[in-house]
Amino acid sequence: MIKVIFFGTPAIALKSLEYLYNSDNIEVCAVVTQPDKPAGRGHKLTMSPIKQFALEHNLPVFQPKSIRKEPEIQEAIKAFSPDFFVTFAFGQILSQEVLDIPKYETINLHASLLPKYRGANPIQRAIINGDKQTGICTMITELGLDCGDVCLKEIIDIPEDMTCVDLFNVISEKSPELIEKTLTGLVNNTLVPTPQGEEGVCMANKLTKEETQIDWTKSAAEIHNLVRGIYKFPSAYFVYEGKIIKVMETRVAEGTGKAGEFISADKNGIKIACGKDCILLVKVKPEGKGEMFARDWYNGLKNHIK
RNA sequence: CGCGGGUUGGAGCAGUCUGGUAGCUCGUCGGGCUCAUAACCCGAAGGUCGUUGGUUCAAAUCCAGCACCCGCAA
Repeated sequence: MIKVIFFGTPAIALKSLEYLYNSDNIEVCAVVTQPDKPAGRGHKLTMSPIKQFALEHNLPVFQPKSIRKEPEIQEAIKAFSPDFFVTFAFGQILSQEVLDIPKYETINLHASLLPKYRGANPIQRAIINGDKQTGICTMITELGLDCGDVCLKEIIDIPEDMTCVDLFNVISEKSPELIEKTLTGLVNNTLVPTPQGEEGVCMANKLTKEETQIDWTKSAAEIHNLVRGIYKFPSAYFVYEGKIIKVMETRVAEGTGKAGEFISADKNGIKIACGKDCILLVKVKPEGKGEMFARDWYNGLKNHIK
């Protein structure tokens, strides 16, 4: 029985926790997640999906504000004498004292083919950049951002119109087994982690507000990648008559015109000229409204000119 | 008690301030034009205006409560 303490916060890690919890040769002793935070409309105090699962299955939960600075919690999880820490989108940086706790290692799952896209937003960055492939890696956590030796990796193809939500789902599905294989491989000594090397190192920085606003002078392909790369959250947007219009679905289309210029509207959507080619807006979500077909939105506009 | 927008035929909206016959762009159905059409022309059907109560001769519209949806912020 491999004793594991699971560190994670958002929904993407949920399947992995569940899988480990149900696994016959792994025991999840405890869960560490971010503190409950006021979130959503009305600022209701909200617990992370990981905490919710832990509570439902009577797992001990720890919620340090910063685990590096809370020795009591470090002591508490040390008391479980864990073999491994498993981290997946935990959201806090660990310290050496923490990394020293488990008998073996701290394993992190990172959603990219390291050393590419170290950091905060590997999934969205891969799509925004128009990559045809990305993947997931398990790695030995060391001090420093996603720089430890890689244990196992799995390549994931990114089809033309895949959104970040689709990719989230694929990663969420594929991660559990990769984590389990990594743990058993390390215990049985059948797996030798390999250094990442210096080649191809790049960071996946957080998205800024400016990046999510559509720049019509970019090519239609770039805009399409942005839209599907940040689909649902936070979503690409433009401003029309003072209102934020989120763009939920697009297609690259033929045609030319001055960047940002309205070309046509038909039942397929609204066509707008970009720096290169045209973009067809298929679904949009105006401020204060629900998601709708671009055509419907167009129908409701007072003056049918953009 | 974080700030704000919304709920009107099948869809998207206007009308609400200044109470008095239900409007617009589409869709649907029927007819016409056409070699043909997703294009154009003519016509029709389809709405207890989110819900409950109040004010009034009269409420989509004014007042109060409730429900649901959404944007910002975190």
